[in-house]
Amino acid sequence: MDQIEFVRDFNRFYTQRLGVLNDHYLGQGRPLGEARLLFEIGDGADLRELRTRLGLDSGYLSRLLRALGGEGLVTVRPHPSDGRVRIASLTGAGRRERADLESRSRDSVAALLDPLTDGQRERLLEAQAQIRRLVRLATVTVEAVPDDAPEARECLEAYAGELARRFPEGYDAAAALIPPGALTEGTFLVAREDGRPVGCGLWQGASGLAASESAAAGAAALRSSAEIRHLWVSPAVRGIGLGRRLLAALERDAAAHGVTTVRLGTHGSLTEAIALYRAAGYREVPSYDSSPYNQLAFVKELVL
Amino acid sequence: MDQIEFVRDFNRFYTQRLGVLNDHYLGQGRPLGEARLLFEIGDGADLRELRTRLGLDSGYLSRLLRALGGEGLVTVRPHPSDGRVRIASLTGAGRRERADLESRSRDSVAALLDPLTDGQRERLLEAQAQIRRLVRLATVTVEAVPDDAPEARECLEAYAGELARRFPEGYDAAAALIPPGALTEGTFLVAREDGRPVGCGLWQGASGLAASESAAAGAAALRSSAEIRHLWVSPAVRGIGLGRRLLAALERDAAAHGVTTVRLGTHGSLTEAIALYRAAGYREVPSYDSSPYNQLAFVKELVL
DNA sequence: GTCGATCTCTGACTAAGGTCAGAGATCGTG
DNA sequence: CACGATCTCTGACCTTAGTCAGAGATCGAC
Repeated sequence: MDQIEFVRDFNRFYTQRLGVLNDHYLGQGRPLGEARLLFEIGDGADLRELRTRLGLDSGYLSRLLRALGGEGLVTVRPHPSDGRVRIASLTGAGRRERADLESRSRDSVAALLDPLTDGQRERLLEAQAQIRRLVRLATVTVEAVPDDAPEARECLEAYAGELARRFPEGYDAAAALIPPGALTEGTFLVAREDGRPVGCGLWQGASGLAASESAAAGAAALRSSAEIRHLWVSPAVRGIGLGRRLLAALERDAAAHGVTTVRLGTHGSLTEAIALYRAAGYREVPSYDSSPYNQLAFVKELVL
Repeated sequence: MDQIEFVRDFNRFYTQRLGVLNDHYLGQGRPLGEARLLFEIGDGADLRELRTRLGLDSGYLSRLLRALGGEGLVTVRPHPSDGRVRIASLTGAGRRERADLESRSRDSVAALLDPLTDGQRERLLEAQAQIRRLVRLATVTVEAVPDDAPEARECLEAYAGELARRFPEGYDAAAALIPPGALTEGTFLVAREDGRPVGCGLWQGASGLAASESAAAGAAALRSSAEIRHLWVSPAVRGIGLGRRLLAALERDAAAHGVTTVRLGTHGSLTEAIALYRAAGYREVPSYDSSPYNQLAFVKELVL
């Protein structure tokens, strides 16, 4: 595939150019590990936290701190209430060194932007923003989990909290959210970025539909109809297209389980969600249940 | 400046994501130095060339080759005509190893692209192409050199060769090109990418103008009028906006030397150049000289 | 106060990546 | 063929970036 070669080539090009810039401006005698540490210490941080944030071995961190301490850039003092924990903080010289690194890094970028016109700079930033959105979207993982998994409940809690803030009438989570363990026929998907849950959604088969409908429908209809619920995307990753990806993943998963028609209800105030459903090929139908939160209803026929 | 912070943030983000991908897929027991060497050897390369291409110390290269040789991936044999030089080439196993690395690298990119829709992939590639163009443009250096400097003549030779191919009537370089050393009032600019000359252009003050004009004009007019000539951009970097940058640099330099009006002539077949001049604020005027190559003429008033 | 858990530090060790000073072979030129 | 230049190789050495196994101090719970 040609696209792959293009992306590889871009990666080589960009890292090489970046490397040249960094070597030129930044590589002024300070090893990378020490430089990262100077940034992360900030205005004081305990070693345990530094270790996890930078992913360092405790021995290695200890040695790095000793080296920086020997140069008079960092001091380490015990935690006031926990004698095991130690806290690192920058001295005046350390802050100056950090500011120096910072300004060298800024200079290298300023030198890059300098020859460009205002319009070219804007286009560069817009292209970078575009790549960021797409690469974030591409590296988010989507995975099925039990509906009572901790990540699932964490997402639903955030989802409910947000709806409670957005709906003028509030949101009654106890009544409207799917209870843990209730999803017997269907799939709960969780989206993760760097391991942290940042979105969710579920489809629920016939057994979870309103009693009147499941009674009216035959066995075939039971298998072929499902409802998508609780589609949520964390504000931290909104705007990168994750809602669309989750929705498509739910549809694929449902279709693989024999579902041919999905429906969903939503609130009139969730305009982005409504736009998403329309763009994804859903058509509006009369509302199918009496929940005050499902003011609008949409249906889509799945094609395998 | 906010833009600088944005770019720094993008660089951190992109290198981090890239690093994760590479570590995951590529870092399978082969150190980076050896992997790069396997790629660069290709179908045989002499050590001197490898050293300069990869920027390695001769001792280090020797050791790397010995390590790869010990694994049966590389053989080294003397150069047929120069006994000092040695040539490295891949064995069958070496070629397999390289293909393996190659395919792992492709896999990592394929995994990145996989979750995206066709439209998203296209937007990603377009944004990468945009960044490449702009970063190349920004990292090209533009610098004044004497008009008889080797790089200057190299550019003019390429320029003349190209015009000779493009003009139906051919191009008489001996008559039309500025002779070495003739540029006494003016500046010759050379654009370089990674040290290689990739573009040029010059402005030439009154003393170089046609005799009739310099005679007619007073001393003030002599200083305030100049001609831009021999603006050329190598095909290798065409389309990134270098012509515009060179033109702007020439105008800035001329203005700094007291020039208030620049004019230039061009050939009717150079449509991109004509478009560039119009976009840069030049207006067409009647042709000012009888050269068969200056069928069209443009003028621009410089504002300081 | 005892005991297991937690946190930091030290010493020993490793791999990767790289530098430097010659030694030895070969080449081109006078 | 002598001599300086060129090319490669070897040995010695270095920094960065880790990993691992305890030792020692401290904490919270019992």
